[in-house]
Amino acid sequence: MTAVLVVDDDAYLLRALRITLQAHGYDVVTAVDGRSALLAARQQPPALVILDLGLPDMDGSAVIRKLRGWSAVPVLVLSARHGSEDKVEALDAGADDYITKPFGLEELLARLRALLRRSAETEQPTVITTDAFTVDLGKRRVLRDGQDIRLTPTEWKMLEVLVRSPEKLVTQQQLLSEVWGPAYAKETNYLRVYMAQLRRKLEPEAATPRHLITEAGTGYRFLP
Amino acid sequence: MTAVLVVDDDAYLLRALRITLQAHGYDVVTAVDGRSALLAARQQPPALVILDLGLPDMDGSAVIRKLRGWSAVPVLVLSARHGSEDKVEALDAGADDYITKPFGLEELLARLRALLRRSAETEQPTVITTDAFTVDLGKRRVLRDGQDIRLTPTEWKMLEVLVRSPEKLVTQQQLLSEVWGPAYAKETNYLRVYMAQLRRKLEPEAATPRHLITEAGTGYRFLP
DNA sequence: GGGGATCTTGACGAATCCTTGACGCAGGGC
DNA sequence: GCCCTGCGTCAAGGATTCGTCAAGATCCCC
Repeated sequence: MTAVLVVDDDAYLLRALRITLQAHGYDVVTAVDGRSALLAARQQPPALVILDLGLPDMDGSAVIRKLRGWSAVPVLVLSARHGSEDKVEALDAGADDYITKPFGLEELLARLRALLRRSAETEQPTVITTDAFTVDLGKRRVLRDGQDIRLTPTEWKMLEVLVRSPEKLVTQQQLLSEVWGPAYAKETNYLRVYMAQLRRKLEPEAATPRHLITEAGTGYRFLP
Repeated sequence: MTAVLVVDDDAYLLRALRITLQAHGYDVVTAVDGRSALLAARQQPPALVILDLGLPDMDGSAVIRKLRGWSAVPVLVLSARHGSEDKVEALDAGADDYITKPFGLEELLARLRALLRRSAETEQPTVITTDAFTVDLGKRRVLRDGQDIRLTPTEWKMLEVLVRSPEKLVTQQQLLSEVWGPAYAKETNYLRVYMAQLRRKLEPEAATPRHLITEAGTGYRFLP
């Protein structure tokens, strides 16, 4: 899911943006000042940043310049000022777009789509490798002996959940609710069927799995 | 030198923009209506397009959509209207930024710099070759056995999206929203129709595609 | 206004995927 | 030793999704 970092010291606006963005399918992380914004951007790199220039602790353009020191994430600036000097400064500091308050949410969403459309081409892949197969989360692809393995949507989702937290035990309920939805928390036989398919496709010896381990009674675990 | 295509029917504004832009080191090409703008963009591909929405001969969003049929050049829209519907429509048609008249020249220049900065990062190898055909993204051409293959704008756009990220699975929603716009995210039958056409034109055996692969239930994938 | 290219729309078998039930096996408690 | 529970396996059916075709609508250039 697309993660958006919203930085604003106005709690009301922050809340409105969170609700609107989430309703349109974005993951929302919020920050109320420049320092926590930079920290959040580093810890959970978002796909886009919405930044209010009027922050309590530091100048908005300074935030952009710091961010640009190590990230190329698109930045959409909000500001109450109409002055052109502010716009010029923010844009030249590295912002990608600039909206003046008050603004329409539809316009914000449209500008956000335009920015994401542009940056969609420049994202880097996450690759997990084992001695038997390779999972490319960015390309949604699995390789085994150089051949690409064809997975059904359900097989892929299940593998993705496991692979995203290596060595960690994923309970049956977590798997079921992430792949099939919270309503399917008792259909553990689905897990057995699809785990068998994954093993047949990925494990060298499906009978003695070394990467897709079952923890009897609780869930499954992925070992690289 | 960086070439900018300025499209506006206001002779005075056109003149002012030409002088300002040239003073800042840009090459300026002008057009006064949609038709000549599209023609000029084709004959002398600019690095950026500044487009006034209020053109005498056609709707501004229609110009953008046509342009997007074969070009990814950044588009900066000028408009006298403040309504958010116009902005949303233009941005979703493929525009990258939107300024409302009257605007400050400094702001225009700053936004222009921001757009050019972005597009400079996105430059990538523009010729992709497979053992069956060759795609030249820069020249918007497809060759097969030395022959020029004729693609419709929609076919081209779809092929371009797939080819720009080789081996990557492109979701049906991604394809639909990039080719037809975010509002068409459910018209998956369009994909089937156009994918069939692309395969007929590009694949040696359209019945057993080797480069344009379908991932049932999720999307499509291009393999070189 | 006319003709050609392009885009939409609907319908149909074919291919793929998901669900479901049955069966065997292993381990643990009694 | 016996029963019970949880897991792996298999295959069939039913439900989706896909490829294909063709006809109508629309756009565009002359």
